[in-house]
Amino acid sequence: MDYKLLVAQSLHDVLKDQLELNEINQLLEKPKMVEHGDLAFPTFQLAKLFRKNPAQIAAELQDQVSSPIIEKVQTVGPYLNFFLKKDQVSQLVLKEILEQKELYGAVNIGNGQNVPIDMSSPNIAKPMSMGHLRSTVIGNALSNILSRVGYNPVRINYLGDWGTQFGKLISAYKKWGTEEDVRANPIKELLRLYVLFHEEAEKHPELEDEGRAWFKKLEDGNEEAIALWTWFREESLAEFQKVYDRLNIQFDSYKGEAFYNDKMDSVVSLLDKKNLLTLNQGAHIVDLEKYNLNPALIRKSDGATLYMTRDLAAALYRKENYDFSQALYVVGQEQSNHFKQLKGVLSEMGYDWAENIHHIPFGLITKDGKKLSTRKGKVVLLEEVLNEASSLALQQIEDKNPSLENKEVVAEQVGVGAVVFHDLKNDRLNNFDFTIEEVVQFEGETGPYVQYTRARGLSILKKAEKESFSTSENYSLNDSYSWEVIKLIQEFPATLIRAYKQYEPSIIAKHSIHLSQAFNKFYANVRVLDEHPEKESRLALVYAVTELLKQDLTILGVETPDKM
RNA sequence: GUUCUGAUAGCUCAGCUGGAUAGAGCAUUCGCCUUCUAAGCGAACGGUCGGGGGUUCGAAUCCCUCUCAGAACGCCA
Repeated sequence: MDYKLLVAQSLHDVLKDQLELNEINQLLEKPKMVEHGDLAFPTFQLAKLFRKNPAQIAAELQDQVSSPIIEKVQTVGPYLNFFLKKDQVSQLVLKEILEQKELYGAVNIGNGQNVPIDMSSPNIAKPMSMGHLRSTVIGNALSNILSRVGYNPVRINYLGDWGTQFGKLISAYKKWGTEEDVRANPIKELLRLYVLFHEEAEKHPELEDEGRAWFKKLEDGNEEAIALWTWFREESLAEFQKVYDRLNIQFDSYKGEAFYNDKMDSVVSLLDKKNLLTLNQGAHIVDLEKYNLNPALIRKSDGATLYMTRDLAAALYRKENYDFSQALYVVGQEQSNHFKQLKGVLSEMGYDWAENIHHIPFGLITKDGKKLSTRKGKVVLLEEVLNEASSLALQQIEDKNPSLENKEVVAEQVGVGAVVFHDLKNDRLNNFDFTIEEVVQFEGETGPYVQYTRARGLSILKKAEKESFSTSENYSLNDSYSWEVIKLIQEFPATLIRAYKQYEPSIIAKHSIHLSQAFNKFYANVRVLDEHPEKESRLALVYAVTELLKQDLTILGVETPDKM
């Protein structure tokens, strides 16, 4: 049920010689003010075609347009304002969502094609930070959006488990670490060693060479190096899993950078065969001047490979294995240059699918206005943030609803939900400065607000003992409070497609807030459980809202407690 | 220096393809629980949409330019 299209259709019946249907549909807009109706059609474009005064055109069209869902057409100057029949439209909208339930809005534009999504990708031996949260939750939300528009998302956790940093870590461990300390508190101790290394390297730059040498040994298969690396990796993965469990996120692949170690030589020789490599100051590079980019470093002067080399190998592997129609990389915007280079090199290699690789950048999280840096030990630990959020939510429950069952479970859902929602509600690219007070909010435009709205709706349904609604029955509503809700339900399918096209989860988050706001106004002004001719229809509306809020939150990866 | 982001209310941000009087949330002040969960609803306060040009019937939105902020710019990832 797309009422905009129906109105466009009725306009097209009158204007078919002048404008295409989709042109009319594009011109139709949602007026900002209620007194301007539900849809508005500006006639300025027609004024050019007809060489007439737009207001006159509007006045002439007013009487010619008709449709079963149009209540009345008003002209205000050059605008044609449409007021729709609330009962008719609400009946159609409710019928559709009651029938389709959690599939409401789902379409098939992806034909089941694979879309690998490079997401989360924390670094081994380092704690997960707020920055990893962004990649994780954005990637997860995009996966959910993609599957609802018919694609098959493949969530890939491209673990940062390889690189010079491990040489440094091994070097630091051998100098200052003990097995005991690492066993006792793996991530914390490994982080301490890593930070210490960088502090010492400031004073003794020769340490950098030592770190690089250890990495070279690791790459060459040195037994001691591999044993230490394997151990660090296992300890780290176990820690990460705790966080993923709390976020309720699963991955389809954990193939990290190390997985590509044995695929490096073939990438390098492939580049060489295509005559793309040049030797520059002892390093092998691919020149990208024609793309107005700096050269891509493929092999360092000591022979070791780099991030770019591994990403090339990974891209080739993913194309080979998933035959993707598009591949996404949910990585911070500070790496956009890297992805431009990656696409550039793939294009140079003659792969036209390079254009199907999309970097999905997101903004930087700072603390006290400064960039976070693991190397300097300046991090915001994700686990601590989630703990804090969860315990604040528990306090809130003790305060507001002390008799609630499963308090700890709900507190976790609400607290973690607040953090996740906060990360998704604004434009991906916005930077933000981290403060716990801002991230863990329960009032206003927040995750808990949406969760709470749904819980109140469910509570009504429970009191009415309504669990299901007959799809053969006709439910219709006429008041202005439910009308605002109906319009937002009707908008959801188009909203989902917009979120997909822009790879933008915040569009879904905004829909959930707007729907909650409209529903809470309805809730405050319309007594659902009172005896009334429209009682059943009101209950159907409540049900539809709880279903749709659940879908919104589920897409975002926010849990939906039934009571809170 | 070059390139990329961004600049809208005291703060955090919306504003879909240019359209009618620029909207939320937070904060502040006030009002609403004997009635479906007050994590809610309502009201008040709050803006020369960074500056200047241009395109257009019409610009927060498109183009140019300047200012300011953040980021990236070969052997880290």
